Amino acid sequence: MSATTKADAYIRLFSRYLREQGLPVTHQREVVADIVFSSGEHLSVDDIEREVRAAGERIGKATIYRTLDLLVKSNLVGEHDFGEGFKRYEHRLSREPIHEHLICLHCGTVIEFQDSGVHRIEALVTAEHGFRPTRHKLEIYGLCRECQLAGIALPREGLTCPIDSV
Amino acid sequence: MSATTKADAYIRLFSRYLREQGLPVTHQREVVADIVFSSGEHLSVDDIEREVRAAGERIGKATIYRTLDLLVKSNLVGEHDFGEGFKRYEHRLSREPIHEHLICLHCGTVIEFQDSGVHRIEALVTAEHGFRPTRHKLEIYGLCRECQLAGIALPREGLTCPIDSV
DNA sequence: GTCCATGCAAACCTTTTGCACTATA
DNA sequence: TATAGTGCAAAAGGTTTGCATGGAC
Repeated sequence: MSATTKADAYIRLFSRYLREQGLPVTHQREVVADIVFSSGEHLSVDDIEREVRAAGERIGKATIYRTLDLLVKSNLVGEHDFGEGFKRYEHRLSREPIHEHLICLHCGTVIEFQDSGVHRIEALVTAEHGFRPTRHKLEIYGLCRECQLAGIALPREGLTCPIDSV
Repeated sequence: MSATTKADAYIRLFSRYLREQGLPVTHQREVVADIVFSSGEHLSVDDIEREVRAAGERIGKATIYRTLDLLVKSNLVGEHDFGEGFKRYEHRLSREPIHEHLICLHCGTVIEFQDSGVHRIEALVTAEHGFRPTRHKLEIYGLCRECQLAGIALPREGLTCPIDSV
């Protein structure tokens, strides 16, 4: 359980949220929050469980899930689904709170990037469809530089250009 | 089991794909393909199962899953996960094969829209990160016009503006 | 002291798999 | 006739829930 001053500040923020909601601040919640806030990665529940054990703590999986729910509700943590069959969590306390993801289909690396283009698109759909956006998800899947250099090629399957062949 | 000429053509396309792969064209595969190609919706496996029964057919759930795998592999059908805990499928045979989704957080309606902005973003990340995109997913969650007019408001939870409050 | 959280195990839900049987080519 | 598909049920895997116990306030 690392304890940078930054992570500490975020844990205090989470504690404040819990108190605001009238919920107890428990040791388990602090441990899970510390792990998530101290990491720059997109953590799976398994990752978190492993770090809990590495820190010499014993916290049930259900408690981890329940704490993650609270962290997500508090808006301090974001939940992601990169199509792996399980979810990943990352804290939102970087200087770039809103960012998009590049996901390498070969090695699974996740690269974060920022682009204001989505805001333009959001403004557009508001105008065109009367839709009021609250959040969005932009994920670009492909091959990262390293995998390209390693000569990896993604298999092409299926019919190509189905429309033309009708 | 509807049978517009359009859906028929698509089923033939799927049959061609199966033959190309040396796989048998079975009745079950044709029925599932017909349902997916005849629908303009984003169908869940449950939806498909229901339509199978409505058509007087009896097809096991496993076969539906296995056929959907083939449809996705053929590139004729797209798989989506809107965070509901299960997947949805839609055929890719509209005149706008690549499109993004607006998902209403209240009523669940899915609106499709097109925007070339993502291509600009993809070109950008290729230049900046050496990433080679193959596909992307842009989903914007919020309130559709109807729900706004109905006076629906999404609850604001969590700490607001966490960064400033550190 | 009250209320909520925790831990464990069981339940849940979607999706996948094993296997005996059937249908395609 | 050989090969692959189908249906059923069981398994798998991530996530949720019920309940008795323990901890926060």
